Amino acid sequence: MDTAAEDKDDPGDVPIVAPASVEEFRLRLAEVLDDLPRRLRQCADYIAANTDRIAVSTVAELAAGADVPPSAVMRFCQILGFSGFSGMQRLFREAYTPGWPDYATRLKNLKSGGAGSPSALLAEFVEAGRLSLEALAKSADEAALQQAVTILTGVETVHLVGLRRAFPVATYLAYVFEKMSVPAMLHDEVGKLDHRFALRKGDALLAITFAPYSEETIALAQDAKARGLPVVALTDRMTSPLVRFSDAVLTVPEVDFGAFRSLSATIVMAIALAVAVGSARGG
Amino acid sequence: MDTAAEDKDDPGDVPIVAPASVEEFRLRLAEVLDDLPRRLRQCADYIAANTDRIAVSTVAELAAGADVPPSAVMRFCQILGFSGFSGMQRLFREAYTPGWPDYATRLKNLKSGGAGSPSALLAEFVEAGRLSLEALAKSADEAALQQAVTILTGVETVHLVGLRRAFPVATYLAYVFEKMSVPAMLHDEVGKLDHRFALRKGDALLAITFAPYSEETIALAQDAKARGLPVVALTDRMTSPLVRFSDAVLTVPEVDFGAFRSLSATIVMAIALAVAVGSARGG
DNA sequence: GCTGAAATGGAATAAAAATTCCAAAAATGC
DNA sequence: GCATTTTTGGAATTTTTATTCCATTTCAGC
Repeated sequence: MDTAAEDKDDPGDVPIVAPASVEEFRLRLAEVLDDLPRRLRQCADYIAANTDRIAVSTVAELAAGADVPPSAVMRFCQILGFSGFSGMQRLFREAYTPGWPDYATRLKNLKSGGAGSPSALLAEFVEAGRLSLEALAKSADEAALQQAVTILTGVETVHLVGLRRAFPVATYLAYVFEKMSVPAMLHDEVGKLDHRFALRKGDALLAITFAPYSEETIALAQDAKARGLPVVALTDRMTSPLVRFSDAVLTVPEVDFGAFRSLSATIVMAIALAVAVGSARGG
Repeated sequence: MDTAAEDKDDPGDVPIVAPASVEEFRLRLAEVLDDLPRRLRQCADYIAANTDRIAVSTVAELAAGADVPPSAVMRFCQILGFSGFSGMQRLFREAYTPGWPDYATRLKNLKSGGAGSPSALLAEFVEAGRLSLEALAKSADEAALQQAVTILTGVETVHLVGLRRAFPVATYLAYVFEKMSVPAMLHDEVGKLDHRFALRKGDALLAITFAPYSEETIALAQDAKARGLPVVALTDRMTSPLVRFSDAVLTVPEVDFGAFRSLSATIVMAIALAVAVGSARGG
């Protein structure tokens, strides 16, 4: 008598666990769809057709779209196993951007807790690199990349500038361009020699810099722009000072940690760009 | 007198109309960016780097991400011309189309640009980089890493050598060591100057080379070894010619794509080593 | 170093949204 | 057609979230 099941509609007390992924959500939806009363059916139909709006809508908006009262939407969410609308929405918001936030915290802890063993440190940087690469894949701007390739393909000499943290990237590009027989010149500031006049009509500049941005790099980009030469920027965000002097901007999301940045994603973007240009030029 | 402009910073009562598209938003952002106080600048940077999360976040979440109080985010929205956060969010919710939620589909999508297209190349290199990092995590030799750290921690100056493909790695190490106040010298062969005598008793050499191995690098390692100085090798396999001259050998499994090597894993190993050494030396 | 202006953080408030609940309306079985 | 159950709509409530306001702090000019 303890289960007290006198209601025939609650046999064995089914737990009803909420879907934990978009895939599970779709399955559960298909499952319940057939035996749903009229208004709930409307919800299901509308939601199925507009799954991607769940993350950015309110109950009221969804309800209006499905032409049902808000409470119907609430009931619908609960039938699917969620505690309410918020629970369902969370699923879709998280599916859109998982991971990132608590990673920054982890690195912070690692730093404050005094650096652990070298291999623990390696594991952290591997993880950071992996995340950076995933983020790069997700956020890469195909159009900008294509434009950068087009620009660099149509010019005589590609001038490369990148200092401090960006210097390894610039040298790497110089190496790859050389291997692919693309005329390239690395502006390395050795001896503080100013090679700005090496940039001639028909050339282009590929400038690389990350926060805190190198003045010399920005100045060179500005100079090139002023003289009407095309500039391609490889930088960390759209707020970079390089943006205003550039004809194509490639941004690379890199997980960083004070002075340390793994550069994994940047290097990958660089080689992709260089090889694309090399191929396009028939190297 | 109706304009009542007695404040010199509000000449003519600029209306400040809210951006009506994501593009306008970016422009306005770039416009105000330069003269923004510290906290608001933080907001701008974080928001610029995470525009895609605006649609699915609350003020509190964004504030936490940018590491500012919620009121700073509110002020930021208003400076951009919106009436508040909700106004700004509306813009991004309307423009919201869930891009490529998971990594696998996004890669597929990048590749669909056709073989040889820039985005397809990027996808390939991202994939190669990720595989390299996974392999690195699995194959890392803890003992060798610990030994390398110990060696480099107990010496005066760390000498770095790496040419051609390895040069970016060497320059990157030079940068990180400098940031951590570890005395380091980069042997760059500029002007074919031979700096071998800069290696003095109490120093160590960190040599980096991959197949086909650079003769100059090997020669320098051999020389150091002959003079009794400790040598740490960062190379691709245990059959590297560097191995016989080294006291600690770090191998990095790098996955090639075509004729090109992305260096992702190598860069990660380098930074882990450098930071471990820097911390151990009390940097 | 002092003074006025700008910027900041956090608590207080307002607004909006989610969620519950219940009375009325359909639907179902007899 | 009547009684019982299910479904429904909307109003009331609670929770969350945005927004404002003001007392401190920080900064800039003198």
